[in-house]
Amino acid sequence: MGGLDSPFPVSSPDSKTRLAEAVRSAVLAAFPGVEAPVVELERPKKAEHGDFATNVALQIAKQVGRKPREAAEAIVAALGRHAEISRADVAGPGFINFTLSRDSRFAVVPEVHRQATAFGRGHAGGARRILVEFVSANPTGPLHVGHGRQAAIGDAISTLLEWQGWRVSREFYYNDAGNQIANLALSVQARIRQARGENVEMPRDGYMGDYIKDIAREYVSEHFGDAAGDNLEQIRRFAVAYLRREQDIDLRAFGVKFDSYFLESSLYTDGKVLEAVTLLRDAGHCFEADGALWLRTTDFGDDKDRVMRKSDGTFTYFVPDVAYHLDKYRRGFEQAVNVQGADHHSTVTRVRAGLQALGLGIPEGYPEYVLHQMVTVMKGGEEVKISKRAGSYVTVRDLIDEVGRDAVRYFFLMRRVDSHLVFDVDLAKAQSDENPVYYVQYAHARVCSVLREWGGDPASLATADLTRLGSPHEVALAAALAAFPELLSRAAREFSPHLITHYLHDDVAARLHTYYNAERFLVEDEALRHARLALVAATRQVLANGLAVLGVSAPERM
RNA sequence: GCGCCCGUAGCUCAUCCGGAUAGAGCACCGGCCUUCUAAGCCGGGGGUAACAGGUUCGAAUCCUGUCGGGCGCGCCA
Repeated sequence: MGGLDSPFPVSSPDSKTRLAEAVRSAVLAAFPGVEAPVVELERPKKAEHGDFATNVALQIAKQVGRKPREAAEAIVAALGRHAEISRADVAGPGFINFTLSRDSRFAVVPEVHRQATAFGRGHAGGARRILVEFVSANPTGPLHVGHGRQAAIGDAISTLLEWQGWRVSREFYYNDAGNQIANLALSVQARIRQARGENVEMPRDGYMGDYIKDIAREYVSEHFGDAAGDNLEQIRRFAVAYLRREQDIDLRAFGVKFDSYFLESSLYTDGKVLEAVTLLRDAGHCFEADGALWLRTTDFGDDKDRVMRKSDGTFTYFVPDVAYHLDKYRRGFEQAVNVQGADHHSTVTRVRAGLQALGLGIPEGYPEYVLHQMVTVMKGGEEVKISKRAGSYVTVRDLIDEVGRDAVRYFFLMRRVDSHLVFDVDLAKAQSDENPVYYVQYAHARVCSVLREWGGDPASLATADLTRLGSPHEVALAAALAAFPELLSRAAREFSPHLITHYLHDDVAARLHTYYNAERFLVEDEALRHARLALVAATRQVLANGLAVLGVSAPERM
């Protein structure tokens, strides 16, 4: 997983980049001829470390033969006066901590008001096209919780990329052509015959969930007659259509919309599988052995070669996979991201190897993979493993019905994708501060409530005079708002929506609640009131924007 | 056996492109509602970052090894 790079430099420099350039100049002035590193400015975790800090002195100390703190002093001296900096202190082993001027600290507030729902957007994508494939469930049963995690992650990553200026397409790939579908048809057929009173057994590895009986019942009522169980192909089409429709309803309940649905079967009917085989053959990486056709994927980093065409003449799933990704590339998506369960990690090397073997100049890291770990559902202190409807697993529908869409989305996004996720149903349902999603939504509703109580024109806050702000709570809140754009940029670059959940909870909502308890906003003093409302209204906007990226609603009252 | 992911407070987890005294929430103890939403806030105790080495001015973070857990190793998808 390499992440995405920006082809463009940052355009409109904000105070952070201006400061970084000034520091760089100071380094060069203090130490002529030094091989100056890139000046990284970070936002310190502790307020006493100022608004920005840099370790540049520590990095060059050895090179210039000075103690880090001395180098830092020299850089500070060379920096001179800077309009946006109220002070620059050398601290710790040699950090330089910058404290911004009051105006610079609160400049973010009118900026948020000005950009409103666009605050936090970037342009790293440069209008390039990217395809995000996720969920991609077989139409053989209801969506399970793993699909739910994938839906939440895929949708959030898509939105994040849109916010960074990518032209994103969300695609759902249906594996509707393999053995599992044949097995589905046989399972439904068996249920139809059982319903007719025939003594038939379910197929080995058949689908045992109750939904198969539902499909059989529907099928019989639509195709009434003695021959109802005989037309296997018709049953297959019916069952696939039925389950696709049902999955679609679940996804709609989850608020996820796809731009396109791609059927694996179309790769066969459109000749794309055969074409891929021909291309791979012509490229010279195939060989025949044991009655099968193989691809020498070991030439491209795989640990063993892979069968393309089995000895029975049919293709392994791997061939349509390669054909599918070739198709993505040809459709003009110069980047592609696949969100899948970690149990598919073995396909990564294989698919990329297949694409390389085509010799068409497709980039080596194409497509990108975001592999997420498993989901465990806990309720009443015990793991829940089954649902009646699906049989051997818990459905995403169960979760949505029980705790609501917002909580499901948020909970699926709280954890790093590569760590195991424990979904605590009782916690997700709790209407209390223990529940992170309510804590964040409540912060949003609280500001809305204050603004309602105030009753003034929110537009007037955009130009509020902020000179009365400056308390530690206010500085901390403004700093959190200012960090939002770079937070989104990083989350998009690293495909890590969980960063946003932690930011909204710890940095924004918590600071807002603290501020709320420390100060009254609707004070007599009009200038002070206006300034504070401008700050909390900007906070509301950032909460709303962050939640929007996550696909979680921002309620005006709770 | 091989490959990938994980191992941080009693619990659930952040931090991981190397930085300052490793942070939140829950649980536990003590405070705060005549005040804009107490669904909230403030304070307190609690850590050998699995373990052992290495690189570095500096390691939870990077590298190597060991141990423990998950997933995958098919002419299934």
